[in-house]
Amino acid sequence: MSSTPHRVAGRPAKPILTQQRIVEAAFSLLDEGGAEDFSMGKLARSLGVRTPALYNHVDNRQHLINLMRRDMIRSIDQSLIAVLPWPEALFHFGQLFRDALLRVPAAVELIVATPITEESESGLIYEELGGILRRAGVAVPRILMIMIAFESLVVGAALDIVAPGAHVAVVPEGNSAARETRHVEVLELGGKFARQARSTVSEQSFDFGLRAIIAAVEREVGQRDHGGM
Amino acid sequence: MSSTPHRVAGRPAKPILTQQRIVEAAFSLLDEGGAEDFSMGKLARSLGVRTPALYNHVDNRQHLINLMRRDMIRSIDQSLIAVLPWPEALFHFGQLFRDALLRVPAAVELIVATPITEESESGLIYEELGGILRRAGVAVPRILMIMIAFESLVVGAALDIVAPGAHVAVVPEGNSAARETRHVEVLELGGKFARQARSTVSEQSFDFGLRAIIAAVEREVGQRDHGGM
DNA sequence: ACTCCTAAATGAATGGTGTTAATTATCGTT
DNA sequence: AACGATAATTAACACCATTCATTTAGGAGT
Repeated sequence: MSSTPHRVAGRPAKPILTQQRIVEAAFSLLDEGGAEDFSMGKLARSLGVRTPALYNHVDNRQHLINLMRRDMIRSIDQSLIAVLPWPEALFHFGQLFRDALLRVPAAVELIVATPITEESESGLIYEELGGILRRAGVAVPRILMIMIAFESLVVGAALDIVAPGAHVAVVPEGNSAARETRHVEVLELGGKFARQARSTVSEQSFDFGLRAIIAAVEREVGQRDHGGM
Repeated sequence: MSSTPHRVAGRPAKPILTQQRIVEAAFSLLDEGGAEDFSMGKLARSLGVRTPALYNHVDNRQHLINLMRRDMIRSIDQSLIAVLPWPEALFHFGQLFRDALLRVPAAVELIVATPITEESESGLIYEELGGILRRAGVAVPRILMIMIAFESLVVGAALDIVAPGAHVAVVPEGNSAARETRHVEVLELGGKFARQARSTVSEQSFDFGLRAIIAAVEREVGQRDHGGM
């Protein structure tokens, strides 16, 4: 896109770049070429511009990735959360969070591997989560801990879906011939189910984990409610 | 370490490098300088050797990182897993896994960001784990799903370890409009708590998630046992 | 003991990366 | 109209992973 007709040096008559345009182009580039092919140079090219031009609108690569993270987080629709009962709200929020991450799968790899900075506004997630847990009646000192457990699961699950088994350790997936032979026994266990619909398994396992955490929270507040106070 | 006394070209009299030596030096380098400072060049220097020498023992950077991953996974002691009752085994295993990750935090960052290859041997662990779940009486099609949920949590927790700044920097001064929503109070509390004992929170949240999943599995097999297979 | 293949180091070179500096042209303001 | 800030360019830098050609040593076979 965006031809490169040997534009002359100097400020252009009509503005070419915007921070937002850059962020959007970054998402597109990731979507097309995957995380492997992502670079400032390629990004600039896709915008019909030379690389250093980007640095007028973005501090550096890390900053850019955090801006992508911010966009992702902002894209989470929070309207339903306040009106749902807290267990459903928690489940719903988990789903939305994961879906937001999965909207641009290749971006997840980058985002996850890049240190978080202020402008990512990732605090929004904790505000929302914290609100739900507080509403559930979770003791204040426990809230942060549960939020992190929750987020760990969501992010981990997203990574698992994006690049199944491709990280810390492997759960057999079975589309690679080599892996198939090596993990026969385990695959045997999962059987045709695994081979047939790996992504479905990923989703189900995410739901499983989500419900497990919600149940644990329910037990916790239940105990506390019955116990004292 | 390992002086660089202008060694002359050609095969050395006594062997200098080994794949294992390289892997160990890689861990050290990561431990000292963090993932940011890790490069083949620095690694070579730390071994008193020129960069291309590494490539006689290691295919490339990705291969090396996968060797580190293998070492990390191998360091998990599985001897207790077979003898413990399955819920304890599961919890124990989760702990060991997390500890292995914590032993080399900087390496986790690399490992998570690098696609897996054959030599990681990470499947071995999950064969063990699958066996445990089957012995626990988990329905076969559910085993893979539970293992994936388990891994999601582990991966997510690993990422939490890697990027701990994420949660601390939640509520600075309310200069951003987006931040002044209605849940500030909770975060205020969480923020203080986080700053005070961050690593403890990470560990506790991991345990919480682990127990939540184990409890869910227990409920599942319990139901099945009562309900009648 | 000589020959020859292979293994393991070096040095030089390549193509890529993120980033900075200097230059130029245009916008918006005084 | 002058001028500083803005936003593009080109040029350059340091680094990085990797490859190639060269050099030296070990080991196997005669």
